[in-house]
Amino acid sequence: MVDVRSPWTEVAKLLRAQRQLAELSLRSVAKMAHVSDSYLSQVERGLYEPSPEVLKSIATALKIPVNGLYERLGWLDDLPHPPTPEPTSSGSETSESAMSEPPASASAVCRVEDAIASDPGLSPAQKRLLVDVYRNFLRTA
Amino acid sequence: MVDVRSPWTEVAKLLRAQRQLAELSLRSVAKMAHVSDSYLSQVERGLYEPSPEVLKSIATALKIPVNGLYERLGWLDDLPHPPTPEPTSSGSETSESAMSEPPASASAVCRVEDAIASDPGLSPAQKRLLVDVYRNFLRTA
DNA sequence: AAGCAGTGCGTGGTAAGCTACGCATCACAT
DNA sequence: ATGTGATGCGTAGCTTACCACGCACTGCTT
Repeated sequence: MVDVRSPWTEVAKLLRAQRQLAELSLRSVAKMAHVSDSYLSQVERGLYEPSPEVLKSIATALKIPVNGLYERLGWLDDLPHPPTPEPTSSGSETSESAMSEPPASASAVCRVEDAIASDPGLSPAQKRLLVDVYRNFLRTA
Repeated sequence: MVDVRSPWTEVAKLLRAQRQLAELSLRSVAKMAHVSDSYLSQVERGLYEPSPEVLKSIATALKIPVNGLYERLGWLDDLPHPPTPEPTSSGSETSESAMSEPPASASAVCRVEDAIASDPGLSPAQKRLLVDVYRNFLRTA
């Protein structure tokens, strides 16, 4: 049960309004969002605050962006434009297509740990931690 | 239960890495984020997927933006954001098409990232995470 | 040696997310 | 009337998020 005056109640009303505006039934939206209809009913009445996955599913079914809902719920951090002019904007998405398959022959020469150790931009603590994470990955592979 | 190879396990490792990087104890971060230490321990080991409120608290305590975590968890929708209206279209620099790092230790950057990319013992997801942590280190240096 | 402060981790329990099933009502048919 | 289908809602119950408490271990002091 959520606080009566929580920002969630507004989002709940917004969801119901959007659904009725699209002239969709509870059950149809519930099916699209892969949730039960009773749960969606309670969600739209503000009885429960759904998880992000469910909220995204519902929003997608209603064809409305979730980011506005997140913002309304205070789930996003308010870093509009931190003085980091990084083109990475929000998060990281630049890495995409490349890096998949280099030839296996030259790979053995390039030791990850050596590269980390010889990097001048990393502090000793950072190097140690990176190597730890790296070894952990190899162990769980 | 979360999917065994869910993106959450990566986020969990990233959280632990960030905490150890800041040389903070489990309990201190837990107190900052207003969660119990045992829960934070389980969260960092990927046993539980915290709610957005908790995740935001933890991220705030670690001084990292949550939006990247949300994106990694697939909680955000992939639409042109309304709150990012600035296309910076006719801008002069930003070097959108090329790399983000013109100067400084660019050579070392390539070495570590190349070594990670060419490592045969890492999964693509692990490579992405390692590179992400690495870049984060460089940014906070 | 015995303390003690700090670390991370395991456990039992409570509350909340979420579903399966069913009820009551309103349409429009038979 | 009686049936059939759709609507929204209530409830029991399972699963999960989350906490209070305590344990084992390490390092430091006396």
